[in-house]
Amino acid sequence: MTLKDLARELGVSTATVSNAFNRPDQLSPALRERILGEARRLGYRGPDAKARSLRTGRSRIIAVILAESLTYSLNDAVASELLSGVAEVLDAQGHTLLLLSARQMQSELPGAASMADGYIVYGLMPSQSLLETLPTQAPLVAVDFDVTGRPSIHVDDEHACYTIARHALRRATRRPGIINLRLTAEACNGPIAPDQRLLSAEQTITRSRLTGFYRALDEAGHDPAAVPMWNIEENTFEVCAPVIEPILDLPDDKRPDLLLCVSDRIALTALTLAEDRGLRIPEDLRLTGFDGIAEGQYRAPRLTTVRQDSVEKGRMAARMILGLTPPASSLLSTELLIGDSCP
Amino acid sequence: MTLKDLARELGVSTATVSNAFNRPDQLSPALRERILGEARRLGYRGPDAKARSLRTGRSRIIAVILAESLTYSLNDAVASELLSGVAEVLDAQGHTLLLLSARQMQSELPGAASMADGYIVYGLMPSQSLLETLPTQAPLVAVDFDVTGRPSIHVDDEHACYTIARHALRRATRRPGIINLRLTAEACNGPIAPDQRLLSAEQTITRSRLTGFYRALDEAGHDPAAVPMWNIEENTFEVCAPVIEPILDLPDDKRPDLLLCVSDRIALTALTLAEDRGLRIPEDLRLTGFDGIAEGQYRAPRLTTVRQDSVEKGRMAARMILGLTPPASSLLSTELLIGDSCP
DNA sequence: CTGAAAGCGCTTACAG
DNA sequence: CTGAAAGCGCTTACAG
Repeated sequence: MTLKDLARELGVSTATVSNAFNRPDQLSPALRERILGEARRLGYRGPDAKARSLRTGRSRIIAVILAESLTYSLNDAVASELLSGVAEVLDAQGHTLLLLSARQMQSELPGAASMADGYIVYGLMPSQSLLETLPTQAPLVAVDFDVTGRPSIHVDDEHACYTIARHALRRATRRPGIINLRLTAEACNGPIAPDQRLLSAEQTITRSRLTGFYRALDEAGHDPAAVPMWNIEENTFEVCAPVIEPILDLPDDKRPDLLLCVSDRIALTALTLAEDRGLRIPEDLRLTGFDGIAEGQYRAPRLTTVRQDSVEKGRMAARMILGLTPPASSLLSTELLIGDSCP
Repeated sequence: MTLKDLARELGVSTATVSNAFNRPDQLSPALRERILGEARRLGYRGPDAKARSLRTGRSRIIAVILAESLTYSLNDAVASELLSGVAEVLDAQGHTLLLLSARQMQSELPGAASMADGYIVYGLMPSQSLLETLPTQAPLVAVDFDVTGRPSIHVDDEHACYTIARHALRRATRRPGIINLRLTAEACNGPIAPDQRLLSAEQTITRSRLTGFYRALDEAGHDPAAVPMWNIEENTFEVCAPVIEPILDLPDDKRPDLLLCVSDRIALTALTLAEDRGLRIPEDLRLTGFDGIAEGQYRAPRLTTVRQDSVEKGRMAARMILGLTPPASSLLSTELLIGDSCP
């Protein structure tokens, strides 16, 4: 049953039926009621979305492209919050959310991806070729990295990390250490060698976080270049644990007494592993995170961290993509949460 | 730039260009190469997905309809795992995932939802009217509830809960209690009164879980009808906590010494709150969960629970929707994980 | 307020 | 192996 069938059935033109569904002001309320009533009676569920999208050029679909695999992103609290924010705005505007992973679109867009009316790209900077496969006219917003000529949404990573490190360094600290995430140009899950090449601040947010840590360390009289650093490839317990275990297993006089972690996931993994080993938190080891996820706050000891509002990031991106807000890069502020892991 | 433009440019018919992209066997490799090369050169990115979907009737989009809000589902470990499994299969088949919430489609399908080639409906049974708005010819798979005439995917909830309760009741238990989820017909966040109406096993999986608990309780010499029960409306810390706090705050001789919880989230909330109160686990209170989420296993004390493979549930649903597997209801088995919360 | 007609960009039998 | 043509189901200026 198509719109045309319905029009024939009712003895009106297809334009009138279309207007009944899309432009109530274009026909009399009485006629509109008759058309809608008859449609219901005959089981016509309204204009076909595929045909409508071809005709109007708009699909009412917004795609979110996640840098990581969907499996990772869906299980990551921060990415999930971002998606919540996006979904909230899209729902309210009658749009729907298509989920894509940059991992699966190395060469070409899968099936329906090119149908989207706009793209929100989240996480690490994807390859240039991926960005080129996207329709050029479609709006695009980058979240947590930059694409030249396109608006991007960030939190104040550097300032946040400066603030939390300064807080941590108020207490006497002998051996600070930094655990990074996706910071090195080449894959590296373990200690970062001094000569290792790092991604730029445009490519990864953790570079700015490191800059913030360095500024606070420098001010506190530590030589940043002498502070040991580790890198983690994926923000999960399984990938974090093998990097963190050897750190915690160092002898008492070598083990860091402060670990500045660029994510809550890293800090929580360190916390769990430290507890397993009977280390006292914060006496033997102080830990800071980043993100402010629930899991770090609804536990004892509570995590000292920086809260970023990922839901709001998602909302902003969605509003921009839908044109509710003019496209413009913006920087959200964060909030220091002082918990028990680093009082 | 359209397929037609490209055909004109090359001096071939549109059919040939279409075949170059879709049916390599229908033209000579040389011509195909020329067409694809020229397309790249001229910036033609391949056939338009909207037009193709209208023409072929298939969009290569599969919709997952989540009973709960997207915000909740995206932050729930179990739902996220299911989505991972779905996404994994869809990706491999060149399909994409559209995310919908039953909450937002009470009356009508939003924008592009009707475009999907198939529907995976997850969680609580949605209203009949919602199911009626879906295209009748499109395949549909229900996960964790039943829709008459459609295949459904379940885990062996009853057997799993019988098993874990039997394990727990091996130790002397004076005052068992059960904390349920979305079990009552009317909203209820607190104690369940004896006369309260419960949802049926077709509507909510927790009814089958309760049946399993009851069987083990009965076998262990407890009168199930005398076991106190609570219901929780949403599987989050914030909603669980106000129900659990009063339970833990009961005097020592009234407080349950075993809490059978129908989800890990509930059990973990109880665990955290019990730790806050200085209760010893498992000496003062034993706790069991359901799901086997990472958060319950990567902590001390480790949660005693039943692991269900939600990723596999998602994969099965996706395979069925894509026709890789014949549509048939199935029941996945679970695994008892004995942790420290109820040794 | 209503209707006839063009056309969105493709794919696919079908004829050659 | 290639091409001319129909048509997927709509929406939208435009004419009346």
